[in-house]
Amino acid sequence: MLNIQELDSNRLEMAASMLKAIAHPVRVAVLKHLEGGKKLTVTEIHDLLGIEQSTTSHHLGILKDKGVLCSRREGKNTYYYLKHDILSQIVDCLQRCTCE
Amino acid sequence: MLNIQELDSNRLEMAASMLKAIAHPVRVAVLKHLEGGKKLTVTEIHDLLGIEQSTTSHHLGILKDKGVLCSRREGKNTYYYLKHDILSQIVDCLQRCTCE
DNA sequence: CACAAATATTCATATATTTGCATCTGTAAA
DNA sequence: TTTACAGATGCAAATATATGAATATTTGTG
Repeated sequence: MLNIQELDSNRLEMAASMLKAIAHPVRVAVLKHLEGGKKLTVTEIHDLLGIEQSTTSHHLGILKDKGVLCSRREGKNTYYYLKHDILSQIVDCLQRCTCE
Repeated sequence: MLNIQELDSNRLEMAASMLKAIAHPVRVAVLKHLEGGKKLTVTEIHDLLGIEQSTTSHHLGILKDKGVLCSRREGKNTYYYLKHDILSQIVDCLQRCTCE
């Protein structure tokens, strides 16, 4: 049985966990590339960012697992895209704050 | 739209580093308590969140170091407050996204 | 089926983070 | 100046995260 404090703490955990998923330079870059509803495959991201295929897949898995991205397989490719387009505002907001 | 500057690796590092500072349940909770320009002392936060004094101080130090909070000493107390009030929108945005 | 392409997973290593005790510094009051 | 309060810091153990090589899985093609 959950009380109010436990619910609050669950929501804090959820928010922090989503933020932690985004809080990595590679994953911020992924988000920026997916702004505006764009869908990209693992290979496209791996080429765009110049990182290993398996590293790319790990990062995308983290973002998907924490509810930041969704994926859809189409043939041999898996397209990744933002689950909530609003999330890209977070990055923009941060970049405004780090611009001074 | 994407441009090269927005994807610059220094900017990515900065944005990720600020996000990483926030991406912890305790620190999300701190941000929520400081919404709207409120200023709280280390002891007040330590009491509000029910965590150790030194742990509280460590977390506040991380937030200050990464440019999320500012602090001002007044006598024996040190007041912490948001550097950019807009940052509390990040937490609200996330909580909207984790509400489904 | 055999093969290649795209992606995911396993595993090991390196690195970073979290926590709190003990302690140190700074400040105010007696 | 002695004492107590408020906060910061050094340290160490536990835990978590990042990376990439090797390998496995899934899917399309011939």
